[in-house]
Amino acid sequence: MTGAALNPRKSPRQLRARATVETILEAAARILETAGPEGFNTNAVAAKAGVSVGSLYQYFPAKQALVAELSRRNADAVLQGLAEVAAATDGQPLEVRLRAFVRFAIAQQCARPRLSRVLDRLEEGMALDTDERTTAPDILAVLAPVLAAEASRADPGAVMAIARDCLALVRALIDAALDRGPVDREALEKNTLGALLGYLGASLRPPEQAAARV
Amino acid sequence: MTGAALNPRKSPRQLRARATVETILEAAARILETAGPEGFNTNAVAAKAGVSVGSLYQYFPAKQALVAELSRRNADAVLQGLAEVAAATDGQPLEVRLRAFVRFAIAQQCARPRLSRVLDRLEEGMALDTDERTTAPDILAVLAPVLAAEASRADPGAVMAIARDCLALVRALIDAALDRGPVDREALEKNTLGALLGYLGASLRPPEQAAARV
Amino acid sequence: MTGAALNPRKSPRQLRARATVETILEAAARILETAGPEGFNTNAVAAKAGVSVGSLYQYFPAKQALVAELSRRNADAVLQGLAEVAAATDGQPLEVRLRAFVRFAIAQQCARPRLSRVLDRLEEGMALDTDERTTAPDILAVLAPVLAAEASRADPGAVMAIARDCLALVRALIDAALDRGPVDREALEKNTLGALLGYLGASLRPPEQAAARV
Amino acid sequence: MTGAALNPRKSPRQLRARATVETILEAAARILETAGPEGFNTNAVAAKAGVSVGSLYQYFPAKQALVAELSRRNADAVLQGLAEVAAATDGQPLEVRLRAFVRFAIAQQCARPRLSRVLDRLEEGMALDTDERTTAPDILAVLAPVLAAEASRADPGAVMAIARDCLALVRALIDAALDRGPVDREALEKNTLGALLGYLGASLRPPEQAAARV
DNA sequence: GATGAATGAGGGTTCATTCAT
DNA sequence: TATGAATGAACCCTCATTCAT
Repeated sequence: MTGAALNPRKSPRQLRARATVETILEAAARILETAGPEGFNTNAVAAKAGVSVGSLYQYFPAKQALVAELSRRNADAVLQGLAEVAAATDGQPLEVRLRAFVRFAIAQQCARPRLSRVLDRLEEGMALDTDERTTAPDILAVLAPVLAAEASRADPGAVMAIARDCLALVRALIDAALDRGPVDREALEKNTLGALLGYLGASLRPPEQAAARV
Repeated sequence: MTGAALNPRKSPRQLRARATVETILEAAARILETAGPEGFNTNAVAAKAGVSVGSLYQYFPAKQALVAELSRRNADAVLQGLAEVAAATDGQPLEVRLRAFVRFAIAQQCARPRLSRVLDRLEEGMALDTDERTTAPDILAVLAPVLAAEASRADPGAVMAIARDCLALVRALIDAALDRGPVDREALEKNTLGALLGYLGASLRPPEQAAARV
Repeated sequence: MTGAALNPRKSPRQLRARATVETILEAAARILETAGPEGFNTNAVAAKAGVSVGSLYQYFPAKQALVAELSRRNADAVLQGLAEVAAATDGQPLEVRLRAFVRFAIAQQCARPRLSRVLDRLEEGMALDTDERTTAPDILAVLAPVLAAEASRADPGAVMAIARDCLALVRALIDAALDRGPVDREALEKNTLGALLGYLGASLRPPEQAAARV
Repeated sequence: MTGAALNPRKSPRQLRARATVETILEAAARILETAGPEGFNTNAVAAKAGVSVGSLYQYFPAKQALVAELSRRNADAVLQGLAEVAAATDGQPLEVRLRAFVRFAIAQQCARPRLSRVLDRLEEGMALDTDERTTAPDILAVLAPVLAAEASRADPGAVMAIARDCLALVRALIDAALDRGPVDREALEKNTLGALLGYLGASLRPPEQAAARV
């Protein structure tokens, strides 16, 4: 319903304007990183951006639109990365591909760890509010075929659900690691991959077969 | 810093007072479920509880204290449940114990799914704000020994980290399932257990060994 | 649609609260009188009332609710007055009754001339916005029977329309007089009554008959 | 005080400029019609006119200047029309002339009913703000002699007041009719003329004589 | 002249918290 | 102790106006 209000208000024509938009978004990201969702208010963002509130509202019709745009960009980056990884590992065994995915996800989240975490939280909130899936379906569209190769009998809906679970699982483990401080990427990758394979082994296999032993 | 402010103001001795506290907490839970964190404010809680704001502040020194207490109770319930499960499955193989844990976790989250989700989110927020671990360490204290049996060489800190990851992983998968609508508990249990075992297989084994194949 | 937002938020239970409500309304009236609709903002009203904005919003859910309540009270006073006049002149000829009505209307408008004018304007605006008749139909209900006595063949809808026109006509002439400065009530009454009788003579008579000569 | 600011900034010599001014004014009129005074802002007007805000401010020094110019043009049209009507009915009896006036006023208001209403409201507001008579005195100058013929003993000031009342009365009845929906011009003309004659009968006659019977 | 980006004071509304009764 | 009236800082957003390009 209020979905329209989340889209940017206008595409800046002039270069100056485009720069302003970028400045504002970066300021928004920084505020989210340093002050969290609680300290995230339009005045603070505008101030941090060295811009007036009015300018902010020229390009973003509402505070939420800032978060939405940040999420969108994040999702786009992930999507692009996943697509590249998928292409680069085409034809290789599932485990190799998944490892590449996981490595990419870790790199992605670690780039701006706090921002990723906060965006995750806020996306959840927006999802609860708008009943709108914010995790771009495109991401799942990339993931699904990779998994589907293994899941011969699985129906598309189930594959989607599995892809979603994979994302959630990976995010959760990376976030948990980030919470603990500096990340040992090697170990994180190994463990996350283990969980992923364990999950897939259980969910893609016929029900009667038990999961693999430890 | 504001840690003290999160504790209930006083343990009411009188019965009526105790009842009031319960009423307020239940009202808070219901508001969180129906209106989410955005609609969660002290006036609404007091109104829903059929109590004046003044009374609310008599027992809870700040709004956050409501969330804190709700979380604490949730954690306590989990702790108690886990402890019971641990006792009931004492001596049995890890997979059996973990399966029991997972089943319990699912039952727990499904009891009031939306409340669980929202509390998870808010706890994260509080953690970001206060740098205080809100996931009761006690929970981990129950989980750790179960895992530690397998992890002979692991140092205590590592076991703690693993326990934390397990919790995060399980929560993430359950939440993801809840997001999709009605939950098939059988399947969820199987998949979650798979992920858990996969994760543990990877994290408890020496680094040079690869994770199990799918 | 937003009609609900115009009603007072809650009826004050305590005496102090009732007093606050009155103070706020009187302040609102005074602001409208001295600063006009342009200077009419909630902060100013609260300040003039010696009260915080918060208090204002406890009793009035929106700025418009202040205007609505002022209008309602004004309409109620008019209604009451008209009813009394109608009762007092029961059985007397139309002209006498109308004269009494006009005299009452003049007294009413002159009591707080500027407030009356501004409220008229604002009601118009609200009417345009909400498509809701703000001139209490009750007022017309009092006026209609008086006129209907003369209008044997007129259908009820037509009588309503006539009553409405009468109100508009009277208001317009009084407002115009108020605009010019101090009012000669005698003359105003005479002229307004003349217009009223002229209007009624034309509108209540069959179409083929011409209006009376000057 | 701000009177100077209400005049157009410059009379554009070039044709393109003149066209721009017209476009802007028409856009302003349309916004007033469709969005009312609340939705009337310079950005909207400029956008509707397909012009930049900067251009708008090139020709109109302030938002109010738009309204002022619109009012002025409206007044001019009325003036011109009245003058023509006065000329065309020269020498005829008062009732005939007044009927022609009324018919013209109705046609005028019905042409763009909503615009007329809104302008009336805004003029009132400006009058309240600036203490400046916005109803062009010229209009009254046309009306006055027509009436003065009848009012032998009336002093000029009184005639002015009467003319003003006439305008107010006619406007009020036409507006009231427009409020009710589609207008029956025949009936409206008849009734308005009746009111007008009734008013004049009362105000032009010596005080001791009573108004005409219905 | 024209453009549209930028400004920022202004104003509506909320809600955590206090305190007199 | 309970109540609920009162507080006011905070925050979202608008829009008249300016000015660099």
